[in-house]
Amino acid sequence: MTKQDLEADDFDLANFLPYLLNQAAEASSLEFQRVYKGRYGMLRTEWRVLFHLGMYGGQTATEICTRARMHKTKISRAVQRLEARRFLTRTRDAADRRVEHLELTQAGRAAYLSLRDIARAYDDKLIRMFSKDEAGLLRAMLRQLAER
Amino acid sequence: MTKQDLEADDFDLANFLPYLLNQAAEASSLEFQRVYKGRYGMLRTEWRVLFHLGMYGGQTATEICTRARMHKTKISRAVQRLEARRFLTRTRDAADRRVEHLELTQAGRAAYLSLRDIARAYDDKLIRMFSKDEAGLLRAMLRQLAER
DNA sequence: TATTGTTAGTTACAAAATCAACTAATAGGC
DNA sequence: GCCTATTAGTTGATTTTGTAACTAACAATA
Repeated sequence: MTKQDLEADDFDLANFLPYLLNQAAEASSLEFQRVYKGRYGMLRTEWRVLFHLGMYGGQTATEICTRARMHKTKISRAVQRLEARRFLTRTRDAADRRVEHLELTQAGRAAYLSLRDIARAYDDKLIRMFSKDEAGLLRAMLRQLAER
Repeated sequence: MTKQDLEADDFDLANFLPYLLNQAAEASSLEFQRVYKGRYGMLRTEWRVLFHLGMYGGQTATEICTRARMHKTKISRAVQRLEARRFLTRTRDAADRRVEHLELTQAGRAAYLSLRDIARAYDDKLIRMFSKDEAGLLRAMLRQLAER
């Protein structure tokens, strides 16, 4: 064993934060993904856009871009698909004609509300693994990590 | 506002655990990804296989599959690319000729050691955002979420 | 020793993500 | 007004992933 090997005894892949975060994220996304994929044939990008519009009201692609930290091409394509399913409408801004205002239709809002209820139930189920204090701390720490 | 809307006041996308986990995972992967992508032209699947071989010694694709919770096609392709770069060798098992034993070459081991040091430093940097207790709790909770 | 089932790993094709280049509109000098 | 830079959003080419079907080897049973 070399010197460098010995110095490494404190490193453990199973504890490496980015790895651990990915594992947890992937595992926790799967069950919820089955719902929106199975029931609405949606992709992850699409439910994100749907939720952003449902939660924060009508906005432009760029605003979603910033809030959701998603690349604009992802959003562009998600919007196209959501529009094709008549889940949202686009309206050109009169003052700045580059900008489009996105808004959920009745159907889009119904899909959002239904998925939101499922999301809330699923979140409850996950969070029940921890105490209230732990859960609060977990969310705070994740927010901190996400916002770096 | 409908009844259903009002009932929803306690739901917040920004606190939805799967979403939050994904945001944190993505953010924390980025900086580290730049290293293995920039320096070795590796994909995430490749560094995972590299690390599993580096940490836990020679093993078969199926063993990595189980430990890393990666699909076997991902592993198959990652192994092909790592082999092409002479980072690992494959040896057919004499007793069961379906099985291949994977092992890092000198070059593979060198790459692993170098990346591992960077990973450790990066993990330290991230974890310094929290107290020791918080950090331990965070890892424990993430492990629990990942193992469901 | 056939027959059927299972396992290790690969390959082919379709779906999705990424990256760069693009159009159209606006804004800021000059 | 005219030139250049910037911004909103889209499109196309390439890369990567996901799904299913596949080959080869083994195991169990009759």
